[in-house]
Amino acid sequence: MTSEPLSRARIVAAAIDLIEREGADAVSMRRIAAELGVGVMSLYNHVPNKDALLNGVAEAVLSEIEFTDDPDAHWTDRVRMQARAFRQIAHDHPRSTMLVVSRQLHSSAGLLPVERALATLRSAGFDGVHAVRALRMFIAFIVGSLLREVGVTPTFAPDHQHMVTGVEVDATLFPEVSALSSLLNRCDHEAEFEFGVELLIQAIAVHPKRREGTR
Amino acid sequence: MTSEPLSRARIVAAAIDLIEREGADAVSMRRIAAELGVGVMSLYNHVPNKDALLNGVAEAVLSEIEFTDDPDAHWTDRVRMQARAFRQIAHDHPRSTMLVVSRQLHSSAGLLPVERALATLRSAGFDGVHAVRALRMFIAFIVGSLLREVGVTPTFAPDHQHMVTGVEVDATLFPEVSALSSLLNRCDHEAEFEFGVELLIQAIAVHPKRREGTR
DNA sequence: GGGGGATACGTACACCGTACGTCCCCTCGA
DNA sequence: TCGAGGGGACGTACGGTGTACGTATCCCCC
Repeated sequence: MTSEPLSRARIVAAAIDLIEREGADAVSMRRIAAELGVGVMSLYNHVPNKDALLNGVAEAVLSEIEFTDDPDAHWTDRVRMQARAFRQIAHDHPRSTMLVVSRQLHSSAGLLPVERALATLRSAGFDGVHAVRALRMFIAFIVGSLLREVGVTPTFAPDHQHMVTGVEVDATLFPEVSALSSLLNRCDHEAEFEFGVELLIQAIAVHPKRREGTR
Repeated sequence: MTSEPLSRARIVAAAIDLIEREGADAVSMRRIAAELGVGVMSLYNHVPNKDALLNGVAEAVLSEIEFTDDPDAHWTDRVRMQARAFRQIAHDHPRSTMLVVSRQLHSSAGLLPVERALATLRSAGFDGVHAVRALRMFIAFIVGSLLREVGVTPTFAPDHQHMVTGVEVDATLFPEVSALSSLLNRCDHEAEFEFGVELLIQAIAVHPKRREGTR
């Protein structure tokens, strides 16, 4: 009747589906089991515990992003492409993004993007120290950007809710926030992201590549 | 006997203490009540629900950081100072950092740093659009950096646990990760942060300040 | 045919957030 | 001085959570 024979992959898929439909808080073993039309404890035949299941979710989402890396392209284009591939996560699985970002993945799914990024940077002439530094810089920026995009972190409007209802929270205490509130309210995530990536690429390209740390 | 008369502030303080001692997962209304030597439901006389309590925690931690802003200093120094002030959160309250970063605070505690940053950037000659852009860039970087520092996000070792036990996860699949594993394993958070801040300041200082977006 | 391993599932336990009702004490008006 | 009223402390209870454990069923291989 239920056709498919229940598997880790099906469980993870159901979890992702549930998260995207109702948010991460809606995820419970009972709920997932119900979603699959299955007893709660049956899940534990395929997944050791909830934590591992969530790791599976993060891994699956991360594996889904498509890196179309062209080794012959200029390194700046390759970096751009890799950064954009990451942003796809926020687009394809907004409510799972927090999970992907906050779980340490030591599997190949987690290591592959790192490997690619390092290879790209090395091929651009960065030595190990500078390649790792640049990688960390990009990751920090990307993580922060994605969290803003999916609404974990604020865009810094003086309260979106209040704006709609017309309440002005500002007063004379926050003149700048008040004056720029129309700019703070809107946020073109793609434009912001592209701006940041460009800024970082340019800044890093200019940097001396083999000298010791600047600080 | 128990002296102090129980208040929102005392509850929030107990929550922060508990989080820093045992992690965010250890926080429960029952646990906090026990910590204060008080009945569980007594908490609800001072806090509407757990969510609001966690907002209170985020707000309290955020309010604790000290901005020593010198309006006469060069704007680059002011930006540096403000960025470092944020990093203090990760230092003073590592296990609460995720909470601070992930909760939308529409109170003055949340708006004050934004106001300061915008004022600084405006005084440096940035127009509204560029000031907001720069602010968002910095916030994304800082959020990403703090999450790495407190261990939410990985530093990208090929598994710290495995390194200790001597298991080499690499193989020929991840040559770069493998070759740079000693660099990836270590992470001087302060140095990385300072490097990033410097890079961003320099990149932004060079940028045209009144032209439209570059993209 | 029979034994054994993988799978499905029910029950049970400890814990969670919190709605509700009760009790006590402190304060204020008469 | 007394009575009423209100606010804080707290116990109980309900519906939810993750998962340990025991059991029943199926299929495959000897």
